Amino acid sequence: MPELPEVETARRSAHRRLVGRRIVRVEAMDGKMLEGTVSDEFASFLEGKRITGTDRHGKHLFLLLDEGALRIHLGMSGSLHFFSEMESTPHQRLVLELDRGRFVLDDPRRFGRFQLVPDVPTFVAEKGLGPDALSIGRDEFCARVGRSGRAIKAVLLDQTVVAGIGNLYADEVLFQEKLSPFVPAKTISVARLEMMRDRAVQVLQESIRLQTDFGLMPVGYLLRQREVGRACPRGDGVLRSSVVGGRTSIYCPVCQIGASKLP
DNA sequence: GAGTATGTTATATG
DNA sequence: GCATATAACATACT
Repeated sequence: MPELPEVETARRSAHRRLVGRRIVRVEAMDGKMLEGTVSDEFASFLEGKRITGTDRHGKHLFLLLDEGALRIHLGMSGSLHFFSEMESTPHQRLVLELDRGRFVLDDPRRFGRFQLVPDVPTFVAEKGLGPDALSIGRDEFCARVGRSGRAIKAVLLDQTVVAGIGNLYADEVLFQEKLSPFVPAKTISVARLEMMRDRAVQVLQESIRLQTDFGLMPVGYLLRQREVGRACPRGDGVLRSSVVGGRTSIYCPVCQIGASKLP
């Protein structure tokens, strides 16, 4: 369950449960999900470290340690769990035994990743991530997004342009802005790009507030009923889908401008 | 069995 | 070399 709001929600519970805890024992049971080091080095580095804080950039979550940080990406199906007893989950990929309780990264599809990094800015720079979607200013958003000739949907998904927006929230922002996902980004006016940035921040923050429960989203949100064939939440048309930037986009061909006259 | 899925990245193509 | 598109990754579910 991982776009920016889901990761931020996970970070907040991690913060509550993990800050101040000491890591006693580490089990990294999936070598493919571990990046940067081998399992033995990974475990021995972590054991004995204390978790001093948490952070997030885009879809990346960080557990800050008294030395270095543990980066976690949830992929498509990753989730975090905090246990006090002998409980477990069906697809545990990383387990941190703590001085009190234990922390589990569960991920059936194994697209998630974890890695030791020196600190957040170093990782963000090395990875080439764009500014976090909740922190980016209007001017920078317009400059970065408006530069590309690609379809706006593909640009919003590009983590090196802006970090944190995924397929579902990109669709939501474009829907609320009544803009076709196919429109080349550089053809969008600065005024509309500014509105889009404000909308993105608003949608992401609202989702965080509702703990990413789509059922609780305000009436008129696409996320409540993002499904081909259903009525447009504005009642203007029927939702359809098309592949843009390699991902399925769901949109209303009637009210999202330009959508109907493109492939 | 076929198709699809909240993501990223290696590889192919222009 | 650069920008962009597609395939591949691994698993669950309809």
